[in-house]
Amino acid sequence: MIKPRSRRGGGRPTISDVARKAGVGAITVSRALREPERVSEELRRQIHAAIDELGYVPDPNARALASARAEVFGVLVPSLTNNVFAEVVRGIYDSLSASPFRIQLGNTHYSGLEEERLLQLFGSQRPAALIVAGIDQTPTSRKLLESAGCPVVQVMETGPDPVDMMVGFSHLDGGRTATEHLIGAGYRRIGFIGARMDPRSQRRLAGYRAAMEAAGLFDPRLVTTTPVLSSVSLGREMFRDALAKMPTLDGVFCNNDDIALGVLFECHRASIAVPKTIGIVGFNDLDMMQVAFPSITSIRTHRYEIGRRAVAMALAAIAGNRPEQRIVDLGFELKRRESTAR
Amino acid sequence: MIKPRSRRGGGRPTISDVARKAGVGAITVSRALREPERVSEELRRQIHAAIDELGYVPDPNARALASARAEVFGVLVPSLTNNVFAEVVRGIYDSLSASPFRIQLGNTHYSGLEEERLLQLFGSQRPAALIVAGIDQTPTSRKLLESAGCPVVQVMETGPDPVDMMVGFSHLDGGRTATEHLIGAGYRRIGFIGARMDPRSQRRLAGYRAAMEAAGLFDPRLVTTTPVLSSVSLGREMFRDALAKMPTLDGVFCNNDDIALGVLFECHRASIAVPKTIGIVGFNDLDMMQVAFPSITSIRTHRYEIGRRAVAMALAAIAGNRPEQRIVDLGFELKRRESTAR
DNA sequence: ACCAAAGATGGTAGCGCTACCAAATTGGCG
DNA sequence: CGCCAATTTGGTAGCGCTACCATCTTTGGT
Repeated sequence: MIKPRSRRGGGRPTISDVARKAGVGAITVSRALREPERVSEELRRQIHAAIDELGYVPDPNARALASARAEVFGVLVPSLTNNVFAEVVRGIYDSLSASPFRIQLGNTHYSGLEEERLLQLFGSQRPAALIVAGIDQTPTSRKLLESAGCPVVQVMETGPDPVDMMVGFSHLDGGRTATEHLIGAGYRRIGFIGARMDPRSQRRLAGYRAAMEAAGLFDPRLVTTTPVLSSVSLGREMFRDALAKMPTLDGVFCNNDDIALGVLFECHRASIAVPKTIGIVGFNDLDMMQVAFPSITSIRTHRYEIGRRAVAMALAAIAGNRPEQRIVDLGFELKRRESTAR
Repeated sequence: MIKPRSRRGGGRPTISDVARKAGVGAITVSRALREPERVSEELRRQIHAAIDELGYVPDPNARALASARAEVFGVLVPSLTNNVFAEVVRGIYDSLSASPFRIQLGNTHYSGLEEERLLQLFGSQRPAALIVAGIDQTPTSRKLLESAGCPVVQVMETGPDPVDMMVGFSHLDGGRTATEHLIGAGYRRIGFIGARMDPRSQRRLAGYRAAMEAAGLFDPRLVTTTPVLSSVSLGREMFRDALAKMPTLDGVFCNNDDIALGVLFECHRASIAVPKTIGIVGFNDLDMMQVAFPSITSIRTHRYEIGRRAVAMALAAIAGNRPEQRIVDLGFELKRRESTAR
């Protein structure tokens, strides 16, 4: 005798329950949900009535197993607390909230190994798309991405060799623009202060260096970096170090806004006039930059928009019309403020 | 003739491939992975060798379908960019990264309706546990949580009536402590400035009010609130409003640190002496509070630890030993700094 | 009126895994 | 030395859904 296993799922209604109640085949219910246009209006109404009555919610696991494709976007970022990535992620969530896609978020902690592990893990779920931060994947990660069998969007940066698609901007140009602005404002002994020197920060530094060298101002002693995670207090400390090393400093381009804020506070504390004695430029243009006193010049980046755009491109690719422009440069904007208005 | 469907999964090895290669039954492979102690060491070695050689990764969807339980933690927070929740989430991720559990993160945007929708969605995945921010779920959400059939941890706050478990602290006590500190420091016309008045902020306000009334200092005109999302620039604006409304203000307790920072910057801009003319207290004690000039007194909360603790409790409950202490109060700490050192 | 093409619906057979039970093996003890 | 319990392994039958194909209409052209 065949005894059906007592409903493991705790009695939640299944697609067959709906089918029975609506007087149709299970497959028709499935179709009514996924390709409504292929089912007559009449049946569609009956089916939806049955769904409402039973409170049926499709099981995403069964769906993924049967269709060999999960309605999941895998998203990999190096940090959850860094405001910049938080905004990218927010853009992704907002763009996906009305879609059937779920999000699988991974935190790589800026580690290539961790990225490989998570990519491996995410791959086992057969995601509908992958969004990863950065363009400096390890060879293993890159291979994993290439063989993922789904659209891949690399975000935050642009570069010459996308795995599939890219949305971001040039950090090198950003660093150069920031530095050229300081030079143009009359600053000469301009330092670079950078925490958490990930590849993006490295490229900002390269931009700084290019601008300084072009102006004949570069001096390696002007550069202060650390691999430590960025924070406002770290910005303060690093600025003190930089000043100790190079007392004639008259400007700083900071890796990011947290560092810039730390520098500003230290200037207040040490009674160093901003922008008169020292000019400060940040990166990302967080809300607080325009409120600070004096307000801080920064490179505005379009984080939220990057998230939205990445999803839009992935969605288009899933729908079959891969955007012809595979690399999207959203640029940046120099926000001139009091901290460099000499 | 039965023609096996061409491997939908794109040829990834399955558990049977591993079993064949290791010369054992599929079920033994399954066991070797989930309950290794029930499999002889001999076979375990062979199986793992086969797994490594084939590069086998279990399909979580198939696993979830067969076992009616997904290795997923559902996590619901009201905001992804608010640093406070970002830290809770980070604590959760860090605690879970070495476990087989994945995380399904949902953003409710402070909306009860959105919370219900996400809970419904998450429920359909049969998560191993649910972690939700706050204790003010709608009746529908509450019912959804109670019938989730898995451990549930409400985080960020404590309260009398947990769905299952709770980790947090008393926002009312926090608000009271902050306000009493200002009163103790000699401030009298102490304002409350609060953005994004979610239930937690409401309770901080209640604590403020209790302290002010106890000292005979309460005046409704001292309270300035808005439902708008909190930001540093908003803090600045609200402080200006508060000052316009009540020019004799000599202190402010801010809803959170962003607001407090906005207040500080406006004081700089308007040449209002801190702490002499105005005392400032924030809430959460973000890193920048101790770096600010003057440094800002704040209520330090243990966000990261809340995330870790919530996971620990859920994990214990899953393992069958539900912690006897179902409500964990992690408290807070008043950090006295220059902004109230009159 | 007839037939091909297009549209709507259903049946069957898995997707990859694990719950449940059965069978085989081992060991301890009277 | 046999018997029962404990331990180790395997077989079978689904979990809830969808891909694939078959079947049954309907439509329109000649």
